[in-house]
Amino acid sequence: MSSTGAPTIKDVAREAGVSLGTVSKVINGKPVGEDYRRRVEEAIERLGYQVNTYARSLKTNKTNCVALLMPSLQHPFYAILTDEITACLMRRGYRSLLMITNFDPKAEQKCFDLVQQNKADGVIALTYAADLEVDASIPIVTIDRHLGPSVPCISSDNYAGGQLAAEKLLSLGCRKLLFVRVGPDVHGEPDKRGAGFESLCRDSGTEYAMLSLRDEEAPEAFCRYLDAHIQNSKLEFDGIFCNTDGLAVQVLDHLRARGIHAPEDVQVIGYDGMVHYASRRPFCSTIVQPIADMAESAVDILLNPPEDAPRPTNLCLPIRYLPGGTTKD
Amino acid sequence: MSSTGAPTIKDVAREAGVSLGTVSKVINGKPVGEDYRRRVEEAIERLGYQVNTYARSLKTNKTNCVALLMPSLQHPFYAILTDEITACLMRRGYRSLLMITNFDPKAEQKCFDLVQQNKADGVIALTYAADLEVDASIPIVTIDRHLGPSVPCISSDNYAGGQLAAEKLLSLGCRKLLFVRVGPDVHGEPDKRGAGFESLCRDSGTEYAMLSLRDEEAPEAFCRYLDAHIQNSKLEFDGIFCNTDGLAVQVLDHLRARGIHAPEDVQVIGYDGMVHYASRRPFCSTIVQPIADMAESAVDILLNPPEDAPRPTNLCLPIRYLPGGTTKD
DNA sequence: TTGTAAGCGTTATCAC
DNA sequence: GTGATAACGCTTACAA
Repeated sequence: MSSTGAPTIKDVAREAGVSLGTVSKVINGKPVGEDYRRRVEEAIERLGYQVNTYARSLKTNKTNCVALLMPSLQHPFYAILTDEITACLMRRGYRSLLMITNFDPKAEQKCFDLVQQNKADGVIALTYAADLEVDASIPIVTIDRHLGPSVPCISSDNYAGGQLAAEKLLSLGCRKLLFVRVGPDVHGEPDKRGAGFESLCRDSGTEYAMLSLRDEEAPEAFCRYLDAHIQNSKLEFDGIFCNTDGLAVQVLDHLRARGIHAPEDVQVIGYDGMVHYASRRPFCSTIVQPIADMAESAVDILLNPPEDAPRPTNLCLPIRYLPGGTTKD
Repeated sequence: MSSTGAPTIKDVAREAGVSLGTVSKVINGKPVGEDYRRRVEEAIERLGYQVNTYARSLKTNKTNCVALLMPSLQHPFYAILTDEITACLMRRGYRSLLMITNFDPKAEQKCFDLVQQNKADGVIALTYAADLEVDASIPIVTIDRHLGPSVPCISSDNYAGGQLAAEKLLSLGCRKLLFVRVGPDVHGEPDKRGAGFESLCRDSGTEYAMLSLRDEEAPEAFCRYLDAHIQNSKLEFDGIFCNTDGLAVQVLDHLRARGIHAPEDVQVIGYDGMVHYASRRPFCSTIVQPIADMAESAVDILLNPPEDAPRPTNLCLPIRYLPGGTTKD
């Protein structure tokens, strides 16, 4: 028995009356004489031997661990993404080392250091820090954020999503549209939601406005904007696209407080595809991100980088529209 | 440089012109001559040395990793719990190894094996399998589930929560109460919600009924029950306590479909304290679990088992009531 | 104080 | 095909 009390291959070797090397071969499925194999397997069974992955990893430089950097799990998008990625990793024999950064740039940087110390086989990161220093020695895949030309970024097709939202609103009879966004001001994939929206409005000759709110002053600033655009208790926009479902829900609250209701007075579409966890009902009409596919793709590109072809630097997965009661469909 | 390319203490020692042991002492904060320390620290800085935790753990039998067994992160209760536990672990210098079991007993068992192989320093587990075989060699703390007398179980005060729900409904004018539960039939802490509810009803001489639904047939069975207890489109109960918020939301849907509305026709209270992630509004009136405290306690008991006093076998944390529009307060 | 060397549990490279 | 043996990078007696 070892210092920890758990049996080691040494114990197994003694129990089976063979050498260390033979035990190792059996464990790793290398060719070994039939009776030897049986004796070893029986010894393993008898002793309840379990491989010590730390010793193995020290030797092989392969940990079967992937680090997952997430800002928080309090928001369902991150939680579901983490769920899917972890499940996907486990299916492939990997473990996931979860790190929560709370949107703190310092914490994000510190996590990248931890990842190196812990010799993870790779990192899947959803970060916000503007200037992350990342070591190129360990494979990285990001979600929704460009870290550099050598780091693949997985996202939903934000641009197409923005276009689809505008398209839907128009086809549902809207004439004057508004785009509202909140969130950190780092340049990221999700910015394309507004860009796609705007492109479609412009191309179709639709009247529209773009409103960008800073996190700190979001509710107040939005309310001021709202009041400035209400005449005789009538909102001058009849279609609103919000860059997240969360924002859409808050916008709907503020509208309701002013006697303006969706979908009668104004139609509202969010982005993410969040649904209530039990009823599975969406909180609003929304553009659905293919979270499971994003997870699968992230893991895939991280673990099986295409041999011949260069890894994609940006992979956009198809979105879809889901009516949720805040539009007239 | 080592095989992996990353510098090792050997490289640092050479660079600093000192011995391995000295470097190790500096890294671990052991007493070392002032100029030696400086030289080592400079070398570390220059080389960008990072300790290899795998080598260290192999030697010290301490991994600074805690395994987290969760059924899923798609449900916000588990997600938030995971968030809080992970944050708490990181604050104490631990990493969390996340394992998702999807409520599958086989997966749960397999995860416990993985935990041993990965030499985690401990396990925090929220499981459902009826007969888990757990190795006593590694410290375990469970959430909401009793695994045996030697395994501490953290939970909210489910019994008091059930009582509080009944109490609230009565004080809000209800005369005939109903308790509804769904969920797996393993014996667990959450069962006490119904028990507490029932005890208060009985002690106060209140009329009440208890309804337990199996997961598979939940919606249909509940609707049948509902229809059997509606006379002239009037429900014979005026207060309902559901064992989760998720169930409460579904129950409210079924009631609404029959023209019965909360809180006018019937008052409904759920359990968990789930709120919408953006608006922070509860989905229904509810008994709030102190998730952050539960996380903190779980980590605390796992990592710092009380020296003298025996570890508690069951720790119930105080709940509170939160009105959410489905009751008349 | 500092350096040396043994050993943690594996895998991998050799001779046999 | 099998069994010694040398690493992997680190900590820790112990010797100097």
